[in-house]
Order: sequence, then structure tokens, then C-alpha cells
Amino acid sequence: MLDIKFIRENPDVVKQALAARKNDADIDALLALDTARRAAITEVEELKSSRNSASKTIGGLMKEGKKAEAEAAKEEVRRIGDRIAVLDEQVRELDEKMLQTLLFIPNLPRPCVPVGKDETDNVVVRTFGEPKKFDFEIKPHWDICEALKLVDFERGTKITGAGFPVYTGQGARLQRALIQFMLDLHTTEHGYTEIEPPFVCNAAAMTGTGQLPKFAEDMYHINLDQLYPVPTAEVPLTNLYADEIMDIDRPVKITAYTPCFRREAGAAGRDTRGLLRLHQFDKVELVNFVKPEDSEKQHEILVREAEKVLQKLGLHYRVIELCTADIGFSAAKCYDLELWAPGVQKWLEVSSVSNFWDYQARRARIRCRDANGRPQFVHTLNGSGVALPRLVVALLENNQNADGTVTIPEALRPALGGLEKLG
RNA sequence: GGAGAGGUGGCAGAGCGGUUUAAUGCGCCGGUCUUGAAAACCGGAGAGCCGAAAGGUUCCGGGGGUUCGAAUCCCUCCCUCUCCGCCA
Repeated sequence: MLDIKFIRENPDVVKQALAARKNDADIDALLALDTARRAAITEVEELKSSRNSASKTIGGLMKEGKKAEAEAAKEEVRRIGDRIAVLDEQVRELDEKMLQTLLFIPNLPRPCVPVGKDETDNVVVRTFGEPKKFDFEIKPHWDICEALKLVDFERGTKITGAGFPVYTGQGARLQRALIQFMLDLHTTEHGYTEIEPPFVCNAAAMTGTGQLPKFAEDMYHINLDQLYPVPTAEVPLTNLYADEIMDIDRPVKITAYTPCFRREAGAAGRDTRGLLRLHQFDKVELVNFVKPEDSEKQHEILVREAEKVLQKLGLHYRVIELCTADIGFSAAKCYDLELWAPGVQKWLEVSSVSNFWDYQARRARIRCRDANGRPQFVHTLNGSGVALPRLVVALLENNQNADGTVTIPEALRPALGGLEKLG
């Protein structure tokens, strides 16, 4: 959520930033609500002030036994009370309208974010490794999965539906090993505290991080209990500190594995084959809470931490900086990590590393204290560290051998009991 | 699921219609003392909103009601704890 004070004082900056990300929010209408709200508050508070002092006077009169005078005063105060009730209701309605407007306005991209018209204007920041050369005919991952019986695509549709993969045998074990490998890396080398959160969250949490109310259609919803299966661990992890004043002399860094559930509304028919786009997938997520002055520096550290996973696995990847038109709703700045998958001949997004500035913190009321001890909103950051299915795709397609086996990267073998090859 | 108890500042815990401007303790910050620290003593400090400021206003789990006036009385919902039931 944006700061209404900032919008009031910098309407043109806000309009320009929103235009850069192709958002058409009506800022002038919002500011009109703001003006009306403040006028109503000023009026009602003056009335409340006079009611309060009059009530004190009545208390005194009652004690002195001046019944008649007290009754006259009561009548006067009752009229003030009626007027207050009307104005209070007005303020409540204006508050609600403003909130509903603000909840649908996205974050402002930082000035440093490249301006663009769509994803083709994203910028490649750096590239790691080289595309691998093969001296045999390589297979796409779905053929490898079938040959080595890593995923049972057929039976999965029977129990749930398309997009809910059933990993089997070494495929299932590979999932578990990757989760362990990533959690161990981040906790032992990057200073993260491991969390195992609930896999469902309530509407307040979903609103805190920005999934609700705008993206309700992208989420599964357990109607009977008003709970949402998490679309990312970002939701439970970030909201862990909702309504708190945090002590963050140094960044608070937490990580968790969760399955992620996404309806992928609007993406029907895209990437239907294999593991490229799923309704349920596994992910290890990294979440940071930092003081405002530290967030830009910490964002660079965070993206390096996510990259470390790919480097250790020896995969060819690139870091993309998203342009203003492609950046996520809640993000102020965002890097994506993309793996090269030679079988499908595509760059695959396996991580999104975002700086949310104070946008989520304001929605979820996560604060810390500034140098003077005054409360201020923290900055939140998060990054996938990383999402599994596309990582598996890249591992299988890059490490496949002519004999149909797949070589396990050195770094991953301990988590697989020393296994060197799949198949 | 049933019965009972309870939700008050960072924590503990009083208050149960009108000097509550929410006592008190612990913890926290500053100071005195000390070579330094601890202890002791003195002082300070809740959050949101409106306001340039002075100041005002709201907040005792959420919502609603009674009243001139509600932390305090009533209704309702939520949550926590204890016991019972069921159970991995």
C-alpha cells in the first residue's frame, strides 16, 4: 500500500510512476476522498472535544446536586452526540473507500528501474556459465521423466487434474534432496533461520503481502474455513511479523520450504506439457526484513544468495532486471533468475527476487524503530531460493547423457546418499 | 465437539460508570555513584489519526448497544488457556 501522505504531497510523481507500469488508477479521485476525509475528521474531533468537556461539567454538577442545570446540559450534549454519530459514519465510509482504492494501487517502481513497454524491455544484468554442448540428440525433460519413471503424468490427472504432478521413485527423492540442499545452503552459509510455516493462510495474511484483494482468482480457496492454500511461502513468512514492531539492528532473514498452489487463471493452455507450468509446485523461499536505509544493499545480497544455488549446481543462468511494465504488483524493483533449458530451448524463470520497499510492511503493519526511537515501516524483500520444477527441468536437460542416464551435480550428491546418476 | 476460565502498554498485573492524565512491578533508555560494571537512587518513555504548531482525538481482543459520559454494564463474534471427548 502506498502512503497517502506521499501521494498527497507528490501526486505527479505517483501518476508518472504508475503510468510507467501501465496502471490507470484515478489518483485525483483518491485525493478528493482524502480531502473530504480530513475535513470531516477535523469537524468531528472539534465536536468530540466539546462533548468531552461538557460531560465533565455534568459530572461536576451531578456531584454538587444541581439537578436542573445538569439536565439542561445533558440535552445540549445529546444534540452534539447526534451530529457526531453522523460524521463518524461519514469518516468510516470515506476510510473504507480510500482503503479499497489503495489496496488496488500497485507499488511504485524505483526511479532506477528501466522504463519499458513489456517484457521485451527487461534488461540482462549478467550471465553465468555457457550453454552446454552435446554430441548426441538431446531429449526434452518430459521424455527423460518418462524413460526414468521420475514423474507419473497420467495417474496424476486421475486423482486431481492436470498441473498436479506425481513424482515417483528417484523423481520424488530428487525433490526431497533439492529441498534439503537449498535449505541447508541458506541456513549454513547465508545466515537464515529455517521456518516450517502453515501451508494455508487467512485473508488478512493474503492481503498483507498483496495477493488479495486484486488477485483472488489466482488463488485456491477453502471456502468452508475461509483459508487459502499458500501460493508462495512469502505469505506466511512475511506475515509472521504482522502488527509487530521488530527489533532489526541487523536484517532478519528467514527461509522455508512450502508447496505452492496457483490456479494459473489466464494461463490455461500455456506450457501444458511437462513441468514448466503447474498448479502445485515446491519452492524454497527467502524473506528479509530490513531497515529502510539497508534495503537496496540487501536486495543485491539477496539475489546473490539465490544465485548461489544455481552456481553450486553448475547451471547456466542469467539475471534479468524487470522493466516498469513487467514488475510485480507489490514490488518496487525486481530481478528474475532464468535457467537455460536446452531440451525445450528456453530460458526458464526459477526465481524472482524483489524489494517491496515499505509497500507490504504498510499493508501488514510491520514496523521497526528509527534512530530516534519512533516507529517506522520496515522494508521487506523476498526471493525464490529457488522454485523446484523448472530447476529439475534444467538439471535433467543439461545433465542428460547419451545412454539415457542423468548425472547428478557433485554438490547435490550428499543429499541423495551419494547417488551419482539417475537411471 | 462439550464444560469452565480469561483476553488491559514490550512483559506481568490492578482498575469493574465520572481527577484513568490506565496504578504498580519487571524490563528498556538517560543520569548520579563507580577505575569499569552490578546494586542503589533520580529522571524518561505507549500506538494510530487530524494539525504548520499549540493542541485535539481515538485505542483496554473485534463489532454492535445502553448512557450526558464506558476499560468498567448489556448483546454478539473471534482468539487463548484448563478439563472432558475424539484422534496422527
